[in-house]
Amino acid sequence: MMGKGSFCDKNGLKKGAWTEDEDKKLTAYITRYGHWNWSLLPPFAGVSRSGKSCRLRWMNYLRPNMKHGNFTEDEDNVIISLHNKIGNKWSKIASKLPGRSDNEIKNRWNVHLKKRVQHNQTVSGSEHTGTLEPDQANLDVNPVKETDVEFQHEDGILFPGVPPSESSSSSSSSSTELLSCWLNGIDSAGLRDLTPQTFDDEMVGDFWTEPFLPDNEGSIPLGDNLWSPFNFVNDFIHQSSCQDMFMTDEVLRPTLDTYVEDNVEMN
DNA sequence: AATAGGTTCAACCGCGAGTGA
DNA sequence: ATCACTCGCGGTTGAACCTAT
Repeated sequence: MMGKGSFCDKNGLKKGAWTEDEDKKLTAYITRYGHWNWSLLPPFAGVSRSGKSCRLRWMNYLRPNMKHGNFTEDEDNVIISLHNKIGNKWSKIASKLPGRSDNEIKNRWNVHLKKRVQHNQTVSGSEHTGTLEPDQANLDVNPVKETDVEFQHEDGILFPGVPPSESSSSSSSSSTELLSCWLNGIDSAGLRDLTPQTFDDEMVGDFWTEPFLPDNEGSIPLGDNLWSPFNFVNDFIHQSSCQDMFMTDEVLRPTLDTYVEDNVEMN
């Protein structure tokens, strides 16, 4: 379903529904470079949005392996079960359901499951306790027992096929970490999460050590003004002749800020 | 066919936690 | 201790869609 129509606020930042073009730009950018700093990222990615809006769009919709569409009975049962235990902790519930965002789960609860649970409680309350309604009975056949959820896989996920690190590793890396990784050719587990399988096949050589070249023939459309932190790094190294310099926060932060100011056209 | 009212869900907003200077 | 900043969470909003009349 389409969301709200888009418009610009007083700062010239777009709000409202995301366009396909914006989605492509953001996806292309984050897929290649990760979300090193949400507040600085939008101009690099070529979108006139707030960092907050970009983060939300990515987390709720554009992330790899996101499921869109109907919830399965199992997913519903997991949500009900977890909500019963921990309440409105949507992000925690989402961490147990790979491919579902906290926003999606929150909506699912508010629109469907809350009513269902309330109805079940009303019905079961009017009968003798201990009798399960059909929906309630489903909870029992749910392969995931409540006790599993909290105590057996505190930081894990409930469904097979996705490594336990996925849900937590999507948190942001600092610009320094990411840039240091690039400079050192490190392919950390956290950064690898940002490169989905669908794009792996297109990569030639090591993504994190190969210099960035616009890939106009690939399936990932890159915006004309897609700015790369690689440009910054390359320019910085070239300008300061400091290839061997250890990239500390003190070095990177102010310089990155200056680079953004000088090279990125704020809309 | 028109439209009023209800429903859905993407996106926004405000706040608190965490971190670093 | 304080300030500034980013990130992430949970509640709320409102446009698009659906359904009943």
